[in-house]
Amino acid sequence: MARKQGISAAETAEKIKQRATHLFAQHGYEAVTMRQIAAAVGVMPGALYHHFVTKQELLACLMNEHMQRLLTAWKNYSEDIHFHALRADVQLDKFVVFHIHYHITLPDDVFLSFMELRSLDTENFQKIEQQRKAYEFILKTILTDGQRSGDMSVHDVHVTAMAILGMLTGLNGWFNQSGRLSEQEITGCYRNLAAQMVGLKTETPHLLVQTDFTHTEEQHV
Amino acid sequence: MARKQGISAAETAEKIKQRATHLFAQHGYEAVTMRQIAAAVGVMPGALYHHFVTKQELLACLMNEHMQRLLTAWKNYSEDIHFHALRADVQLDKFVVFHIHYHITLPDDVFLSFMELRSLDTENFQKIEQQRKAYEFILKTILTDGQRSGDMSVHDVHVTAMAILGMLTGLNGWFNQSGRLSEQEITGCYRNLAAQMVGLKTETPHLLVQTDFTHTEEQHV
DNA sequence: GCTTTTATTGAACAAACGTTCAATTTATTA
DNA sequence: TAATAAATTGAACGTTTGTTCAATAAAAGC
Repeated sequence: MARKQGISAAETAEKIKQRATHLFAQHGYEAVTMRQIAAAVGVMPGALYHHFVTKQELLACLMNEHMQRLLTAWKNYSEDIHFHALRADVQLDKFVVFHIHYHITLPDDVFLSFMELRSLDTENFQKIEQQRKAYEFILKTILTDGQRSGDMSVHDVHVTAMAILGMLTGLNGWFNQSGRLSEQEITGCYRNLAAQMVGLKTETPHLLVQTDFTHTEEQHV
Repeated sequence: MARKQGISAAETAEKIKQRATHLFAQHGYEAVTMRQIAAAVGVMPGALYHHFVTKQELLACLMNEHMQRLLTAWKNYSEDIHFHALRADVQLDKFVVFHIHYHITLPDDVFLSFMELRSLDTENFQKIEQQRKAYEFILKTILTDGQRSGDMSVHDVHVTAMAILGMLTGLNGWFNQSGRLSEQEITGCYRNLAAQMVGLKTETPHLLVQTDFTHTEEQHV
């Protein structure tokens, strides 16, 4: 037995990335062996090295591609909604909706990129860290604008940005697709929370407001 | 060479816990070897097994003791301040101050217990998870009380609790003792943010207000 | 002071690790 | 159709892993 029928290198590489992402997210980078990944893909361990030079390079690839996708997704979304023409308070709301939806859609990728930064060697870490900072910068810019225009009450941009991102990213730790609350309901809660954190009034809860990104329905407590 | 001079088992065990906590927090449970821990303690690898049956039991011990300490610290603190006699909005404020101070004081323990839940086997996981739930329950009770009394505006107790805890716990990811902001300043920011999240007015910022809480002793202003 | 207990060493164990590579089969090119 | 390139196997490599244990030295008990 050697080369398999009807399967290209691109297909196998993609499958490796999928399964490795899931396994790394579930058990951690160090706890997962190349043999486990190979078994999940359905190949012998040696075959993995035709697609990735080392285990470390595989991890770096996964995290890099995730950050690229995230930043590209934001670029496309923000262009679609004419982000830069919006008021800061609306910008924040859009950012929250985007963030939650993206993170709920790709939980494994998000969890991996959040948890395994320390498993990267120096060179790879710096690259990912740079991309992470770029994402943080989006939120910080929104908060700075809101602060300057007086629309928001932001005492410290950095702390507030970290607080909001912490709140949002923590969602991945407990959200369950089959849980009590739907993505829409939770998104509604978080939109209100984020707005209140920067001193915006939310007398009409955002729970009932529609957006381009999700479609929410009226919900009673 | 065999037994060392002037060193008791309790001392060595304590040193093992200290160094293991730091190493596990820094590199992750799976990435740290028993030989690394032994080297950090200053003993041969075999000596570790006189104090802990397995590597897994060592991890479980660290996480269990941390949760015990956390819950005990809260018990003592809440009794000292007559927590149950306070209004819900003040209770929340006290909880935030306690949480941040405790988590900044013991960053390695906190980080470990947050990150390595997945490295525990089923039995150990359930025990730690139970303790974690007990801690969450403190915050949820505060929010439920505030909701009932009408002092707070809480749409969903569970989501709000998770959001606040996510915000607070995320702090450990970026806080730096030698950074731009002091613990006091950051605590002030987070107290305001938490209050605003539940619809409390913070016209007089908590930023410069001192509290009577410290981990080991009590101060009265 | 003699005996027992306690804590540690140092060497060893089998198992599992990431990784390599010649052989082999399929796909592509000429 | 023949020659070349690409993808995978299966076995093996040297390390490193968590863990064990008889030997041994210090401490504690009598």
